[in-house]
Parts: sequence; C-alpha cells; structure tokens
Amino acid sequence: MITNKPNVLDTLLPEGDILTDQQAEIIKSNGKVISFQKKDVIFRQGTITSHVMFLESGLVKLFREGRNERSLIIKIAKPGEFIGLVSMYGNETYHYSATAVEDAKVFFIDFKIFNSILSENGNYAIYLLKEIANDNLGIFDRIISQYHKQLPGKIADIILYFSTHIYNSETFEFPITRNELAELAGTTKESFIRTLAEFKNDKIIEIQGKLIKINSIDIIKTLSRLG
Amino acid sequence: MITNKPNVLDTLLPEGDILTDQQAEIIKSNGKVISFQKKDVIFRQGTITSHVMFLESGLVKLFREGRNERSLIIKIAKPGEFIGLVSMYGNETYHYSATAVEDAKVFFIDFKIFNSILSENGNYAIYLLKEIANDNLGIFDRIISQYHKQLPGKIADIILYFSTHIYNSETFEFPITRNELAELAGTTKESFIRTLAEFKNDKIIEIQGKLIKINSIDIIKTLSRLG
DNA sequence: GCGAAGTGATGATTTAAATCACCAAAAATC
DNA sequence: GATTTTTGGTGATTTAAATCATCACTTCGC
Repeated sequence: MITNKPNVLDTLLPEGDILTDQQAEIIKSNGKVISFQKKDVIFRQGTITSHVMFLESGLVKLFREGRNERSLIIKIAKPGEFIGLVSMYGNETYHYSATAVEDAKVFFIDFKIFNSILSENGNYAIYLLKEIANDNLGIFDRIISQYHKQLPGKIADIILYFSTHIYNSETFEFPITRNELAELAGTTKESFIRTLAEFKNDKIIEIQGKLIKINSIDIIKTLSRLG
Repeated sequence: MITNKPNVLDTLLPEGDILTDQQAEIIKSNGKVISFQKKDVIFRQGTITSHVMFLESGLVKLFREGRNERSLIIKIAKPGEFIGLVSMYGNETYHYSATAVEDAKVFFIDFKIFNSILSENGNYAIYLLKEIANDNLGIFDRIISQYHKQLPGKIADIILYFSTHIYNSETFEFPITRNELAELAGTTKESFIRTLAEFKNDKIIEIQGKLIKINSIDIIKTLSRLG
C-alpha cells in the first residue's frame, strides 16, 4: 500500500503564494474525503462529471472500456495526482473509467466551487493548466512510444513504468493481474506472460507471482529503447 | 486550401465577456503573423518553446518522430486551433514536431505576455484549460480507439477523420501522401494502399490519386465501429 | 531537358503476435 | 469446507500485417 506522505496535498494546494490562505481553506473545507476499497469503481466512462477528484492515497487505474470486451489501461494514478481532470474540463462526461487497484482515499471538491477559485486566481489556473498538460504529455508519451513497439519493448516499458514511475525501486510487486498488465501494455495476457517468462529465462528479471526483481535494469532499458 | 473564415480568431479571442477589449488588444498588438509554405517546419520536437501559436489558415501536421525513422502523426490541425500548447504548459520543450501540409499562416504571441493575461484573467485561463483539455481528449480518443483495430477499421477511421473532422464533405482530397496517411493510421504505406484498394473494389469509395469520394458512409462507419 | 528522388501500386514471403485450447493453482463465494 | 470463479501458465495453430522486391509515373532540382 502506497501511504500518504505528509505532503500529498501539495499538488492540490501548492506551497508558496499561488493560493491565498483563504482560498486554500475554501478548498479544504468544501471538500470531503471518500474511501474506496480495492476493485471499487470511482467513476465510470460515459457518466457526468461533477467533482474534481484528487487522489490522497492508494493506486487507481484509469482505463478505457472498448465495446469488444477489451480495455486499455491509460495509466495507474498515484497519490498526489488529480484524476479525471481532463474529462472534467474537456467535456461533461468521463472519457474513461477509474477503479481502485488497492484501498484508496479520494478528495472530492465540487466543480463549481473549485472553478470559482480558478476564476478569481489566474495564477492557480495557470498552475492547474501546467498540471493537466504535464499529465497528458506523460500519458501520450507512454502510449505513443508504445504504439509501434514489439512485445519485448512493450513489456520492458511496463516493467520500467512500475519500477521508476510508481515504486521507485528495482524490486516491487505488480499491483494488478497479468490480464491488466497486458491491457496496460497493449497486448494479450498470453503474450505478456510468455514474454515475461523469456525475460526470466534470460535472467533479466526474477519473478514469483506478482513479485518482480529486476536483475539488469540496463538490459530492460535497452529493450525499451530498441522497441 | 482551407481559407480563414471571418471568425477564425474566435478561439483565440472568444466572443462575449471573457476577455476585456483591452486584453484582446494586448494579444493582437503583441502578436505577429508568420507565413509558412507547404512542407516548412513550424517547430521541431525537442526544441525549446517560446511562443504560443495559433493557426489562422492552412493545415498543419503534428507528429512524433521516432528514432527508427518511423513517425506517428498525432493530428492534422486546422484553422482556429492552437498548436503546441500542451507542450508549452507541460514542459519547456516540444514533444512533437509541426510542419505545414499546405501554405499556412500562424499567429505568434510571446509566452510571457500571453501568460500575464491569463494570470490577471482567471476566466480566460479556464477557457484555455477547456480548449487544451478538449483538444487532448480528441487526440487521445482517436489514438486509443485506433490502437487495437485491424486495418479496415484503421483506414475507415482515417477516411472519416478527413471527411467529418477536416473537410465536412464526402468528397475531398487527401492533403498528405499515402505514407503520411499510413503514419496517421498507425500502419505502413503498403498496407494502407492495399486496404484502400479493397475499399475501392468493394465500391465503398472511389479514388483517383488523392481525390476520394465516399459512396457509402454507412459502411465506412460500420467498419470503423467494428474495428 | 534529363537524371534523381519521391510517390503510388502490386505480388510474394516472412514474422510476430493473436487466438484457441487446455490445465493447475489460487481466491472468492456459498 | 466444498465448489465455483478467477488467475497464471503453456503448447499448437492461425492470421493479419509487416517486410522485401520491383516497377511505372510523377515531380523536383540542376
């Protein structure tokens, strides 16, 4: 379980003089924290947006549901990130779904109240603009660079994603199933498992169930780079 | 050639009371229009961002250059759209390149001047937030929904993209080469040509060089939907 | 005006990865 | 605690699409 560090709220309420104490107080006092258990749905693709959501603890998977029973996981959100913000500003409905991958706490603020702060504080709006833009570039970069890669490159990407982006460690546990890992990698369960087994045979990694230990991060990085 | 309608600037300087006359004037007077000829580079992936760019006329292709000589076209921007805005706010460098697909005019405004307007006018910042978010959702939706599709679905998507999104007509000319079309569809030139030829044989479309006439938009839509 | 480069097109071959078909172990449900 | 259901895993087969090879036709640059 990823715990909330003392400064998780920093992204929502940035340090410094961007927000006045009063504005920060309005956000805090008007928001409420809701707890979700593993596998709970936080919001569903196609439903109406109403609240700005900010992840305080736990991991959440954001995914697009395809009609052919095949989903694509867009990202795994970690504490300190807004979730569903692009959909909120771009459209009145969510363009993807969100479920808790592990027990999670989400801070909800009414969209109108949040917007009134943005409206009177352009600098906070610029700050948020940067947050959204940055988040989007990350998603995009991952998906686009994955697009043309072959299996070893895709799977190496996923290992790196968890190792460097989520856990910051070369030993970690996959928080999701093989099937979901495949949905994140843009492939099938079987292909994912097979490639992972090859990595294991080549001693690049060690696996025991969901536990992963990277033996040679350099080879993983090379595989990711070569695609 | 897509011409600038009288209201192209509406996206930059929205009607109504979002911007004061004074603020609109600052943007207009501080900006300059630069003309680009077909194939000219407007900005290049990896270079530093400095100006907000707004397309006044012409078409521009935004694409990510891969190391393996294989690009992926992210979108074709049309008049009335900001270009490179996400990169500008998300990062100091462009995450993709832009070249003119046909002669184009781009309005440049210094980032700092533009930001000073946002800073003092939260509503314009919210407006811009919506523009960015919307644009991003569009790109994303296209790429993600294309991701798992097979060739007929991908090619149908591209035909629909030009027909409904760019030209708003069932008869139009592809503004780019077969190779670029393939880069937009996420496939190869040969596969794109072959599938297009199949569509022609099945009388779904007519083709003469770059000229396309859609005979049955319903079949195209079905192919796109079924993937 | 002529050679070079780029574009559109087609056929044959190869290849990667999806699909299909299982099965064992683990987990969730009653 | 027994029984479904989900998950992880493997082998065989099929399939879609990339690659390779080649060529005609246009467009570009000198």
